[in-house]
Amino acid sequence: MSSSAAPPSVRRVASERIVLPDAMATPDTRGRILEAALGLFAERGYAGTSIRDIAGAVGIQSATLYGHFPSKEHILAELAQAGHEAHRRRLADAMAGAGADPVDQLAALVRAHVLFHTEFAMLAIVANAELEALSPELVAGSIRPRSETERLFTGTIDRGIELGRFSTPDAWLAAAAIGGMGLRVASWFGPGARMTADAVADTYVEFALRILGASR
Amino acid sequence: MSSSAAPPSVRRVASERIVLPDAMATPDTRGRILEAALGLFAERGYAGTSIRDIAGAVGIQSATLYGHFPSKEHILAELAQAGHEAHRRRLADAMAGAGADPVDQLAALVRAHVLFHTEFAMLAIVANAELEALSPELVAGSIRPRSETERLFTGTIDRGIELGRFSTPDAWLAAAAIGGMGLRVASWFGPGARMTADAVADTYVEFALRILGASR
Amino acid sequence: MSSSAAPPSVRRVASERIVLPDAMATPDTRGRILEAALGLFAERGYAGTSIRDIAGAVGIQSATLYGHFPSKEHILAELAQAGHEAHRRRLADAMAGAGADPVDQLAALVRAHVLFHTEFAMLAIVANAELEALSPELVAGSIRPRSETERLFTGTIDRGIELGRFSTPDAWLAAAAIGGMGLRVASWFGPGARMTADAVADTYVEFALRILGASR
Amino acid sequence: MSSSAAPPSVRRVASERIVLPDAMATPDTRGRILEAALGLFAERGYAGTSIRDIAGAVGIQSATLYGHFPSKEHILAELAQAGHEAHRRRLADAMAGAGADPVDQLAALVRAHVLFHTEFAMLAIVANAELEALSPELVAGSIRPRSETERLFTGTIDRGIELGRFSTPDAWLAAAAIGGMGLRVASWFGPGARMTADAVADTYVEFALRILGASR
DNA sequence: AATGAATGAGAGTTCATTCAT
DNA sequence: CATGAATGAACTCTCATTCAT
Repeated sequence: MSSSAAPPSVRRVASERIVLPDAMATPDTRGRILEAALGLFAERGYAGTSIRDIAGAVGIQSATLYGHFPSKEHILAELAQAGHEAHRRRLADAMAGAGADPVDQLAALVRAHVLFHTEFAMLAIVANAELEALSPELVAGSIRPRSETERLFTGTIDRGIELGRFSTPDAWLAAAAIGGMGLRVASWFGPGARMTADAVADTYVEFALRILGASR
Repeated sequence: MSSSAAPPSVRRVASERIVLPDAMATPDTRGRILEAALGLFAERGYAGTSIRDIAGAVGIQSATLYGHFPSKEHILAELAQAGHEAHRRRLADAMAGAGADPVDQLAALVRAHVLFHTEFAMLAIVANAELEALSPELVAGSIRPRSETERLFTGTIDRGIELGRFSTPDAWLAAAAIGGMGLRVASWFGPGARMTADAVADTYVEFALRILGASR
Repeated sequence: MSSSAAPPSVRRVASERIVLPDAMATPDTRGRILEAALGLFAERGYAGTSIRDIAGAVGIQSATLYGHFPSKEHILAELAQAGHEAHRRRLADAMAGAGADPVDQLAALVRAHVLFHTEFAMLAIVANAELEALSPELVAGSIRPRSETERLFTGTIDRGIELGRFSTPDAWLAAAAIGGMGLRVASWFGPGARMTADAVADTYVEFALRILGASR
Repeated sequence: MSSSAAPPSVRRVASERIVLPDAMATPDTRGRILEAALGLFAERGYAGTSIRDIAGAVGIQSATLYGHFPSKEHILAELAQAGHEAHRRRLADAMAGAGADPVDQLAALVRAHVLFHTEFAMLAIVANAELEALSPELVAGSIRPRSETERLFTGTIDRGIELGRFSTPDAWLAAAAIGGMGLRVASWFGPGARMTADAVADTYVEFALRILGASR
């Protein structure tokens, strides 16, 4: 079903760099399994990747995988949770360093959001597109940080509106739009992009502030 | 690999309506296969759906499928092409009825773009998320209309900039952002949404015009 | 784990004839699967027999098995149920043709019991030794006829005692002893036996009546 | 294949006590391996038990097993041989203390036979039901004591017939029946039994003497 | 147009066993 | 003595697909 070697003519992710959060990026077998799985899941999807594909990419037997993870699903769960957790932490750190002005905060959030999706493009794709393959128990670890991340966005926008710094037809829709446009960056940003990640982030911050009618 | 009956805790698409373009939505077996496949591909992904799953949803034997389609891949190819083609046509029709002003044109495009993603949510998800599973020959039919759709957006934006109606840091990025936020609507818009598709479309038009700094 | 070709030095069953109840002994693929499975389960046990062993003995691919049975366990369940059901029917028929005297009835039961274990030695071994491998749902079909068979024995013995025809220290133990000695016949009766099945049956009837202290 | 945790609805052995012959029941790792293996083999069978199941029950790694036994098969071989050897010794000791009368000797043999199957139920099940899993070299250690045990029974019966103390249609069949009914005790005797092991033994002695038409 | 039976390949997972530490 | 990591083979079962009917 999977495993076909022919290069797909349409890619799910333009980036070619497999980037794991620091804590996971260990040089031991476990880390190499996560790395290989991330690259394959991002390229072919979870269901389209076999346990033997992963093992082959690592250079081990498929049975060896089971000494490190109890199932294929657990590998995905760990990647997805790490992705959502790293995303959450990035945004939380950005907020923490942004002062009290909702405009500054929102700008910092969008910047962090976009940069995360350029830097961890594969992780973002996998964490978002493959969650439905996880059982309720295993998906919980991803849902938690994801919900908190959403609250960071909506909370900041709500506060900005209360303080009269934002003016937008619908706060929730604005959050959805800003989130959605940033998420999409993970699909197309890659080595062929004509601009740096920083430039993309700066521009998306401008877009977001315009969507929110920010008064500066 | 697929076939699990337990309700997934995270859905790929909030909509529960399986909607095919009119031309495909025939009551014969062929149409019912496409309908069933669309629902399953949207829910579990192409690789996560078996030919038996589709046949089971239609109420036929899997062998019967091969009297209507030469392969599983051809079913996806037909759905993807129809999705991209219907999308292109919607945008082209919107343009055609929008007069000569790039602001009006862009508004019409965004409106049509968003409405398409609310109305054909499953088709949009499948056509966008599963393209990489298609071989180069079969993906071509989807690439063509998709490219034309992109040109509608970028062409209109470029013209608006030339005419001084738009003011935006980066035309391509603006198109990517507007496209991305609209695409994402297909994931969350559904029966639980607190607003009508029209209201979403109106608001996203406003967002898009803000992103473009449209002078009205 | 299984599949080793070396002939075991100790056999679970001396008989070399694979005998299915008439209703199952069809010449189609389904019947041939049951026949092959019976022979292998009797020889190597259920857990010691692989699905490929069975398929190989039939001369088909292992995948083909799944067109006829939903799982390996279902094959065992069908064999076990058929074994217990055939056993029950043999004893019930014997009772029906035995008149009203508990002595005659018990003699008929033991005769049928022993003859069943000589004729269907493999089925008896499998139905008795491998029941614990079946899940609660699948084992139910075997438990039912087995319980009824037990009642035939204990009921007849109890009635014989009431009527003063039997005299035995413990009715339940007598039933267990008579059942156990007959069951064991399936293990050793085979082509090398120095006596006919009929002769064994006659002798075991005599043993049983002695155990019961039958007054003749 | 094994390892399922759901309680089986049909048990191979009613007893819940794992009892090893004194010489094997050491508190060191080797003894604990034998103990765990006995319990698992009795419950799920040899082929249905994995080396990891045994290690898990002991609380060690499966690799550690290989410091004590050269293979899984050797564990079974040791248990089986110990079972047959203990059985043989019990019967031999019984004979030694029984005087010269074949009736007394046979009674002592049956008593010992039954008591062994109540006391060492698991060992008896394993030693009898799993012999066919052993290679010719490893099975030899079990065959030897088993043959001698058989000779104790048949020799005593033959002598009793010669001396006119027994009167039975077929000596060999009588031995098979007596052996078979005792063997079966290991399957059903357990904590739920409504009688003591002694009572069972006494009754089975009576049954055996009746089968043999013993003149007392 | 539809089917039931069959297939070869491959899915995820477990097997008994080895070995360096 | 015990382990954690690794292995190659085998496990049950599902895959997309074919074909005669």
